[in-house]
Amino acid sequence: MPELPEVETIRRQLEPKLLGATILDAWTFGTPKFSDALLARGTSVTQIRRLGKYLLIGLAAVDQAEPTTERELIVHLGMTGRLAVVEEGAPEDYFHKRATWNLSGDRILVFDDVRRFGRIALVDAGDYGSLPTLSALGPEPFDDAFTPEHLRRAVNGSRRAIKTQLLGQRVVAGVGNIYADEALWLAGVHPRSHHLTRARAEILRDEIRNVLASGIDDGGTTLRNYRDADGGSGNHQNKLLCYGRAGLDCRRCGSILRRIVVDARSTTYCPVCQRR
DNA sequence: CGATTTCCCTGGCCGC
DNA sequence: TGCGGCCAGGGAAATC
Repeated sequence: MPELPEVETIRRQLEPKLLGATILDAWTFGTPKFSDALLARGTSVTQIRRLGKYLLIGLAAVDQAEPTTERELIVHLGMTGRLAVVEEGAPEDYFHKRATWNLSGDRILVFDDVRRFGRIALVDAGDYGSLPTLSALGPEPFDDAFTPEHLRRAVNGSRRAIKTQLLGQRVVAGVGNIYADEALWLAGVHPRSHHLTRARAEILRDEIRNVLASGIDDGGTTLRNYRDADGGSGNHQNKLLCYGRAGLDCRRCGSILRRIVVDARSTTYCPVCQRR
């Protein structure tokens, strides 16, 4: 379940390996969700950045004198997606490959995704019309645009539960189920709340930033499938305070954490610390 | 037209 | 041991 910290961890690991590499050839598993991978043939990588949970790999045609990013290879990892650069001929460690790109230097970029919730798209740079969530993506959590007032207006202006809003990617980019539960617990906000005071909005904004920054520092959260681009595990699973702890004691007040379903997502919260 | 529901996927786990 | 049932859940399509 790669969320912003997991995707950012992978981005940082891939960046030095991919920058300047030429994509000589490509292969995909035969479904339309991944077939765009083939369109990256004959390009070189000019940049690799992240927006929310999306990785955007800038590509330039290799025959250009001055490489300028003109297309973007977009990869979303879905639930179980993994990306890694491996040496050609190295022992095979990936059992659910959905796309591979042969790189200069006898290396291969592998996209592996057991459950196929991931997605690959190749677009003209900046043209995200075929990806509605990316098109409408909210501010990056660490950007100045992600203000308490922005958060408060979005939440108070809708009847949807605040957790649903956080997962929707339009209010803020990159938050998924794990970090949403953590941030709401840290801020003392009920996941079904749909109202924030100014003061509470500031606390929640800060806690969203705190928990995502902590997740990045820890190299992500590995619960089931997540692995970084070197095949390693994250460390944040050892620091979770709320997510997945239903039935256990609240670290703050000792009450028993409860599990409910919000927006078809399993949700853990403290009935005492997080009042409506 | 915005909000809500359904569907896509497979591995791991549980109970019988 | 085998197997049915269930759960994990982000995003896009379908439907309300």
